[in-house]
Amino acid sequence: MTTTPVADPYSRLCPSRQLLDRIGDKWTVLVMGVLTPGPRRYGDLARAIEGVSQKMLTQTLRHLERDGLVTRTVHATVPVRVDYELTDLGRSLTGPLAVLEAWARDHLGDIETARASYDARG
Amino acid sequence: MTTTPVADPYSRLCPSRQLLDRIGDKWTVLVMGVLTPGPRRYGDLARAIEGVSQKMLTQTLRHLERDGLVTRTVHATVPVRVDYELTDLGRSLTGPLAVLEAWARDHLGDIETARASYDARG
DNA sequence: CAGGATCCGTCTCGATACTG
DNA sequence: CAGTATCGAGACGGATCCTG
Repeated sequence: MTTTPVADPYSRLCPSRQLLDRIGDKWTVLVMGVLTPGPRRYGDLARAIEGVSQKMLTQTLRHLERDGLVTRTVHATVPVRVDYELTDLGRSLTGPLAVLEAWARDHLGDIETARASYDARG
Repeated sequence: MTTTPVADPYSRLCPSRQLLDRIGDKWTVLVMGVLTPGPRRYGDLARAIEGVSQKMLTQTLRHLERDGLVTRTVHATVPVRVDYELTDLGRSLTGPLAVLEAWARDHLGDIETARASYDARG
C-alpha cells in the first residue's frame, strides 16, 4: 500500500453514511422487518407491507439480494413459488436495526414535540 | 380508547422507518458526526464536511434544529458567529448511530463482495 | 403467482448569485 | 461570516399494462 489517498475525508470515510445509502430508502427496513421471523413468499410480503407497489417490492428485494442480505429461491412448481429469506449477513443487521427502532420508540415523540413547538413559533 | 384504528400496519407503525426518514438523507449523519465531539461554528462544519453546499448544510442544520437534535446559538459579535451543538436528545442518538457505524465497518466489505459477484454473474 | 416494462409526477440535491 | 433565493438536473417512487 504505497499510495492510499484519503480523498473525501467524510463522504467516503463515514460508514454510517454508506450503510444509510443502502437501507435508507422507503421499503428496505420494512421488508427486512417482515423477513426477520423467517422466510416469506413474494405474495406474503406484498400483503404484509401495505402500500408497496409490485415494482418497488421487487426492486427492493433485488437490491437486498444483490447486496447479499437476502436469498431468492424459486420452486419449480405450478404455479411458480418464490421464497425470500434473510442471509446470515442480513440477520446480523437486524440487531443494529432493533437498536434504531428502540431509540425511535423512545424518542420519536420528543422529536414530534420539538417540531411542533418549532413550527408554532417560527 | 374506544376507537384506535391501526391504519397502515407497517408504514405507520415501524419507528425505524420514521427515524430513517429523518436521518437517512445525504448529510444529517455527517453533520451529527462532526458535532459529536462538541460545538462547532458554521464555517467549521462547512470545512469539515467536504463537498457540502451552503444550501444543503444550512438546510440540514435547520432540520436538525427543528427536530430538537441541535441548538443554534447566535453570538452578537462582529462579524457574526453562530455555534451549533447537539442537544441531549441529539447526543442520545449518537449511540445508535455508533452501532450502525460499527456494523458498517465490519460488514460493508461483505456487501461490496456480494454485489461484485452478483454483478459479475448477472 | 411472480414479476418485467413503461410513463410520469415529485422531491432531493447541487450550482450559482446575492445579502445583512 | 453566515446565511438566503432561485433554477434546473436527476433520482425516487407510484400507477398502469403486459407476460411466462
